Amino acid sequence: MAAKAILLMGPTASGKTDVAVRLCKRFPLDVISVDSALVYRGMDIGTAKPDKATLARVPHRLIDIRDPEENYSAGDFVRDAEREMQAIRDEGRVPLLTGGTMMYFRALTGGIAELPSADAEIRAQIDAAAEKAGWPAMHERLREVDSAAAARIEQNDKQRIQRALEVWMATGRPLSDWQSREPRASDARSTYLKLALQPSTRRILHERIEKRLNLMLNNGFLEEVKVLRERPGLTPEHPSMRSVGYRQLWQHLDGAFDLEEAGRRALYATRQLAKRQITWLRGEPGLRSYD
RNA sequence: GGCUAGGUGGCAGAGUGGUUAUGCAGCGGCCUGCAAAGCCGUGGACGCCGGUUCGAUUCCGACCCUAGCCU
Repeated sequence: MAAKAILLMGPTASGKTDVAVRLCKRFPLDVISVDSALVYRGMDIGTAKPDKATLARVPHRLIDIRDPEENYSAGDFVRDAEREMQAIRDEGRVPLLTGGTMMYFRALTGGIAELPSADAEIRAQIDAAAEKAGWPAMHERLREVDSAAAARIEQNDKQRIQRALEVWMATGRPLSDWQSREPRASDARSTYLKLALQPSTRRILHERIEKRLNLMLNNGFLEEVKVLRERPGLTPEHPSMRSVGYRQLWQHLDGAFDLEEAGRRALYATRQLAKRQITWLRGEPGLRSYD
């Protein structure tokens, strides 16, 4: 039975794009990007987005679909990816999903509960309350309305505490209740061919990361961030600007530290990102890994 | 050659006569709508040789090394 889609996962700087391009030359595949940063327009250098020539030859879907001032979520991704996969199959081709955002892969293959989407106003309210009371106190509040969610969320995990409270406030139903419903997409299970690209040693990956970061900096990464920073509507709090490298360069432009230090911090952040990606891959069932 | 200051874990940097500094990095892990995010956990040290002491990273001495000053 033909696979519903091929998934090509891997940590940052593992060479996924090159492999995807080569596969596309040989087989009737169309690429869907699985990357939370590549969705943003104007973020090219620091995200190692495939260049124009490559994209012209091998189109990637779900790249440049959002403005940096907008948000994107795992739920958005699943909806978009399923739509694109269907379109590709309708043309008699096979989808090749490539990227490093492991939660998107997980949401796609494991299904994701039907949930209300984010609400900026409610989030602002929660942030304001947390500012005064502290997140452990917010965690206490969560325990009162959704003990199941509170039990598995750390008391300092502001992002998840906020999400759980947000769902409660927006719907009057606890997050854990929403999530206990059978997630959709369970039909997918056995129809994905899961491949992973991982350098044989951490050291090699670290070298590749460092080399690539230096290349980005020599190719105008700082200029790219300057342009973004000048936009009146964009702040360091936007998810897009919290991306690896962009955050550190923005802080440097704010005068927090010199460029060398920013580069060092961006390097650390990238390594840590890669580590987290690898942790996901270790727990991924049915994965075939290649160097 | 002399004087002064200092030599603490990969790096930065406190401190104490007997009990884990801490931060960064590294490493392990968690992960259902911000995920390139957010969070949890974690090994490792006191320059060298003697001495004092029940006990020294901490006190004393010699030595080595580093920085600055002096001749």
